[in-house]
Amino acid sequence: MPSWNGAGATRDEQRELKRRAALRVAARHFNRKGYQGASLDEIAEEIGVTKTALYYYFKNKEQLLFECLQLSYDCGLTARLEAEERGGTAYERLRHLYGRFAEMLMEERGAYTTEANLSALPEERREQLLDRRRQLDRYSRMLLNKAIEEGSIREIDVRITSNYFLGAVNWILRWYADDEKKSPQEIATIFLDLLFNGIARS
Amino acid sequence: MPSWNGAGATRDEQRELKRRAALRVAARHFNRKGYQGASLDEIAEEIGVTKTALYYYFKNKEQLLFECLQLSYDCGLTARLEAEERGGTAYERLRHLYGRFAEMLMEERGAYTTEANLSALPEERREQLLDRRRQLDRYSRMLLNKAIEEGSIREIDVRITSNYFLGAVNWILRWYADDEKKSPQEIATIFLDLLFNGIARS
DNA sequence: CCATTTGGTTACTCATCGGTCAACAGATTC
DNA sequence: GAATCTGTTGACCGATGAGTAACCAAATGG
Repeated sequence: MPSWNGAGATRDEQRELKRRAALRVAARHFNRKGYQGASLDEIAEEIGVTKTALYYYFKNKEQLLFECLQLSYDCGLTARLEAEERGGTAYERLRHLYGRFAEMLMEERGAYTTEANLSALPEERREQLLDRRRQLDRYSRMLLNKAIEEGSIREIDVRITSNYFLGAVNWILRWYADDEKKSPQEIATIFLDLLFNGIARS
Repeated sequence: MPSWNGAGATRDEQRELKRRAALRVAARHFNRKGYQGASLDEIAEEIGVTKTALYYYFKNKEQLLFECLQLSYDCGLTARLEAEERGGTAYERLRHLYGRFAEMLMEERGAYTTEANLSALPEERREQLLDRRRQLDRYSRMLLNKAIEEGSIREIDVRITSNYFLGAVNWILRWYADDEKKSPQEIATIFLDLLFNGIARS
C-alpha cells in the first residue's frame, strides 16, 4: 500500500520530480556554456546539492546530456504522433507537426540539438538520437511532398524547406527568454504564418 | 625589395594564408565538438603541426575562437554594408542583406554563433561580438519596419520575423555539407523565396 | 526499535588539456 | 660566415573537473 506523505507524492514520484528539475537546470547550463564547458559542480550547486548527489540520479554526465537532448527530440516525436493521430490532409498535419513542435520546444526547454552536443555522446547513444532526427526529417519531407500533391502548397524544394523551418524553430531556444511576453502558442502561430504565407504583400 | 619565393608570396602573405587555413580547421572543430570539446592538439594535428606552433599565430585558444566567430559576424556586417551602399528601397536592401548574409555564411564557414561559444570568451570580447549582433539585428528590424511602411511586405512582428529568419540562416551551418549539390547562391535564393513568398499556394 | 534502503556528503584520484619554456633548424641580413 | 629572425618542436607544469570510495543521516518498514 502506498504511504501518504506531506508533499502528496510517493518517494518514486518525488525522485522523478527531482530528476526533472535537475534536467532543466542541466539543459540550461549545457545551452549556455556548452556540454564540456558546463561543470557538474556548477549544475549541482544551482540545484542546491553537491556533484556527487547527481550520480545518484544519473549514471554520468553523458547520461545527463542524453536525457536533456531527449527532451528536445521528444517534442518532435510527440508532435508527429499527434499529427498522425488527428489525421486530416497533409496540409493540416503539416501545420500541426510544425506548430506543436515549436510550442513544445519552448515549453520543454531541453538541450540544443547541435552537432557539438551530439558528438559528446558515445556512438550508440548518438546514433539513437540521430535516428530520431532522421525520422522526424523524413516525416516532415513526406508531408511536404503530399501537401504538394494535394495542391495545398507550392512546389518547393522539400529538403531545403524542411531544413529552413526546422532551423528557425530550433533557433528559438536561443532567443526565447524567461521574460518573453508572447506565449509559446502565439509564437508558434506567428511562425506558421511566416512559413506558409511569407512576408511579402500578397 | 620583396624577395621572390617558390609560392609566389611574401612571408607575410604566407603567414596570413597559414593563419586563414588554421582558422577554417579550428572553426570546423569548434562547430563539431564545441569550443571546450575541441582540443588544440587535435586542431594542430589536422593542420600538420604541433599545438605549440598555433601559439605562434594566435595568442591563445580564446583568440582562435574569437576570430572564428568574427568570420561569421563579418558576413552579417559585409552584407549590411553592401546593402547600404547599393541603396534602393527597403525591400531591395532587405533582400540583399538576407541573401548575401546566407551566401557568405556558407562560403566562409566560420564558427557557429551560439551562446555556448560566446560565453567561452572573456567579457570584453564577448561584448564586442554581442554588440555586432545587436547592430545587425537592429538594422534588420529597421529594414523590416521600413518595408512595411513602403507597403512592400505585410505587417508582421519584426522582432519575431528577424529571429525567425536569422535562425533559419544560422542553422545552415549545421546541415550545409561539403558535398552539397546546390551552390550557396541557389540556396540563398530559395531561402529568400521561402521568406518572402511562403510555401502556401497563393 | 532495529535493519535496511534512500539520499546525500567530504575527501580523494586521475586524466586531460591549455599554456609555457628552452632549444633548434633554416632562411635572411649585414 | 656571424648574427639574427622566423617557425616549429618536445618536454613539462598546473588547474580543472569527471568520477569514486567511504562514510553518514534520515526515512521506511517489519
